[in-house]
Amino acid sequence: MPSVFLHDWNLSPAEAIALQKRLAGRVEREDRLGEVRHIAGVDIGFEQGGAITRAAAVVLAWPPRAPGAFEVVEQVVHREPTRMPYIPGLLSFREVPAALGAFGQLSRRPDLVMVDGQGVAHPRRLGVASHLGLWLDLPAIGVAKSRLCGRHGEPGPARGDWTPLTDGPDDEVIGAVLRSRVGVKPLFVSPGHRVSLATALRWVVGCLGRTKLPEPTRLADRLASRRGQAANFS
DNA sequence: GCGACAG
DNA sequence: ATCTTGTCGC
Repeated sequence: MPSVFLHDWNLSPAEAIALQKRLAGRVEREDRLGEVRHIAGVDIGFEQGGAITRAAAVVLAWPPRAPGAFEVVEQVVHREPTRMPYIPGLLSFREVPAALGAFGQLSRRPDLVMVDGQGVAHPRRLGVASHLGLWLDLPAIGVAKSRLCGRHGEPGPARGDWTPLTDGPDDEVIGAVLRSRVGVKPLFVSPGHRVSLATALRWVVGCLGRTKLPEPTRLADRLASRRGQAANFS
């Protein structure tokens, strides 16, 4: 597993970075969503000490039956040999191939995708959520648990409070630091593809249940890391 | 040269 | 991300 090659392409890190710069120009940050009925959550986990990459995709129906109570329409898991080590800024080359494998197993094409990671809040404005959204040609939102780049203040204490995440000498707004739950470290939300920051925030807040992570990402995260599976024989 | 660094 | 027990809190 040479670290100098990425994804299915034979790319060196320098070439991968050049590719990110080119693809970033195709990322749309203006809203272009149709009617949303199915929202997919995507996340990646690992098995066997990292040798196997495990991608999970969960599809939830919108709107929820009650605030925070979503119906799981479909959920799939795709496993494959891990092809890349983790390199900050190049996460998509490690996770997108597996994520695409999971999407290939879905019987439906979701209307919106939430990814565990950054969207345009990335050094070259092409985080894993943007890369996947671009590849699938679907509206996508990045929901990360920590910061990759950018500056920000402390968001207010109430659920839904947020403060902009900025970067560069011109203080470009690349995302938002969102308080998804009282008393818990905030989330880093950013547009992945075909959505504005305001819309991204709207959907993330709308998908919040009782936990820090929005339901799509929380359920995918749980499935990817194999939690919530041993609880079948009560 | 010295930090920072999604998952 | 993952390795891991108990423990604090609602």
